[in-house]
Amino acid sequence: MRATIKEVAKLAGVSPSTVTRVVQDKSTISDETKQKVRAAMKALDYHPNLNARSLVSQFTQVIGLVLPDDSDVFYQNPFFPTVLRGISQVAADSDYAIQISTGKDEEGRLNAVKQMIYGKRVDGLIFLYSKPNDPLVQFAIDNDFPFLILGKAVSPFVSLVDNDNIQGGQDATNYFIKKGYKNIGFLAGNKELVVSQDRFQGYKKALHEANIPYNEKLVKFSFGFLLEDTSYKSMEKLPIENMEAIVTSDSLVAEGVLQYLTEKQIHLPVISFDSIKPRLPLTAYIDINALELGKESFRTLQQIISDQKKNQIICYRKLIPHSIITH
Amino acid sequence: MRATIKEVAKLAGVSPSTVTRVVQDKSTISDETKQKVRAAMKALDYHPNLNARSLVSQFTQVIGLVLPDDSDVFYQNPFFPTVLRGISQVAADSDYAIQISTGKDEEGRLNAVKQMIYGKRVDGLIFLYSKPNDPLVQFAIDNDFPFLILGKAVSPFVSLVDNDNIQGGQDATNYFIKKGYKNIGFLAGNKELVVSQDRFQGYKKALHEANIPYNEKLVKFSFGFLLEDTSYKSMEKLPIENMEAIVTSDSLVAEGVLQYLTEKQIHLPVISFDSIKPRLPLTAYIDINALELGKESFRTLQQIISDQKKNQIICYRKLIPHSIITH
DNA sequence: CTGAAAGCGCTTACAG
DNA sequence: CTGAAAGCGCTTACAG
Repeated sequence: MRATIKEVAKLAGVSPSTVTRVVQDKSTISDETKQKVRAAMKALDYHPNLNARSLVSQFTQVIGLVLPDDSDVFYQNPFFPTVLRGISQVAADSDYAIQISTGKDEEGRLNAVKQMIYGKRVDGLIFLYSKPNDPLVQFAIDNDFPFLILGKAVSPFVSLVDNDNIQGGQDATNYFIKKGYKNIGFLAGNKELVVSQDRFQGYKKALHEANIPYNEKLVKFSFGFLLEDTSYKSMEKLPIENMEAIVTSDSLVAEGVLQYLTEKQIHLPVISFDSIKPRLPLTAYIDINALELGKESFRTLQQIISDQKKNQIICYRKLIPHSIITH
Repeated sequence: MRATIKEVAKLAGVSPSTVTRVVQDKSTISDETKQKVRAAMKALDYHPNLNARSLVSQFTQVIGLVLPDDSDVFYQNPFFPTVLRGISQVAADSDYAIQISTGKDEEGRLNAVKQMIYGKRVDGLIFLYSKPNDPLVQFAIDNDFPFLILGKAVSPFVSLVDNDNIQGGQDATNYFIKKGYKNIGFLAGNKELVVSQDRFQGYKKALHEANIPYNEKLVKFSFGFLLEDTSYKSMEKLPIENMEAIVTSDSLVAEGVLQYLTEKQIHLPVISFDSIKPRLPLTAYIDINALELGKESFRTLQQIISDQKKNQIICYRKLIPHSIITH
């Protein structure tokens, strides 16, 4: 059996409360006592029972990650593991553990979240997806439970960490404008998605600031399960002969675009967005910096948790800068 | 504040221990009492504090997932999310939560695992990677902590759930043999990896059983960070003009192979292995069934955990069948 | 600078 | 079929 705090106290000749204070490294304990206690902890290979600690201290040093439905394409996306790495790196530095929750359907996922919150298993939640009127987010709100959304959030009263997608669209477009191009196409995924809209807005902003007239014939939105295929087909409707470059809003779209260009033997510079180095011969891409997104979301959640202890409610809205990578 | 078991007991007019028994649905409690207690739980929106429960009952209903180093290519691989989905589906059915642990280096990961085991945060561990003399696995062994390895394990005294890679290699090769081909190439990744070796062994076995002489000129192993590129180069050394089909051991290798074939305008059937439908025009592929791998590994870990309660030690070695998918 | 006491919210024998 | 008591292993005021 594992040694308990009592046995350490006994061996060190102090009370259990003193051992706790040494573990917490309180400054009120004399160095002499600290040394004695630490020696005893070492001798007995003492490690605190975290369940006991959580029970009394009301915090767990665990955060929960809420993933989307099992069916979500999210899992095929390198964004997920990269963000996970970012979160876990910073979490490890703060001695936080990570619990994850996913499920086949919304009901199962809601139950998992309830279990975490009701069961007092986690101190806060990060949602790795976002959708309007999500009952899981609503549940956290109703219970005054600390959380944030990593990504585009719908409600304006919710904390979030996200990319600056407008700026991203602008930067991508400016990359071509600076080369002197004027006829720049824009191909995106689902027009309903905030991310598509934001990047599109950035595209228009860049054109506007450069006094290049906006030409809607150069713009297409695609959607569907096989985004590569629909994007490929969108290409056929564009006046390619008049175009000098293409901005695409994500790698799946870029895949369709590049396939079309390769087949038709057309050379046209293409820029896209991704969270890892894309396996595509792009002219350049906007690295959305998923690692930093993960790191910052953990730090922000920590902030929210400690705010709550002080009965403060602050809504954080942080935008993570991206980088442009050229080859 | 959340209602406690005492308040439920009071409202229902029973003792706290009776409430516990109702929660556990013990058959010794009368239906009448059960109904009273359940009504009280509902009225007070009672949910047990899981930390208190774990403290006394010595189990947590949480399992830990040990991931490889942050730097591991593993994260770029669809295997990881798929296995995670499989594990979490079955875990949810058994009311288990999942804690994950990763880190930049081995030391950080070892600390995370120590925290889980010493802190009594999890009931068992699944390792999602495998390597010789892993100190984390050794730590679990030294502490008699229930665990299993998902994948090829090195030591023979360790429980594992894995693919039958020999059978897989054999099935892939037989797919072509049945079509009447005799000159079948085999291209794999790193020869040091058990998975490459096993699939290679299956390949040879299939040839042998069909009385087709083994020709080492048709076999190449590649390795390195950019497996597509090395595989591409391997193709140049093969006597392609004499070949009728190629078995590749993974999708990255297949990518290099297919690129070569496309560029040289050579038509040659290619089969590969993957955990999701590959984004490549393969003739067929062996679906390694990562979802089932995840599910079975959770079930097996549960078995190991309950074995330990009975002081049994059983070493499980389960091989999950794959499927062959043709287009 | 340190200790004794009380308590966090459960569950588990024990007893009837 | 049910309750009273003890205890899981910590931490937190309180007191000195």
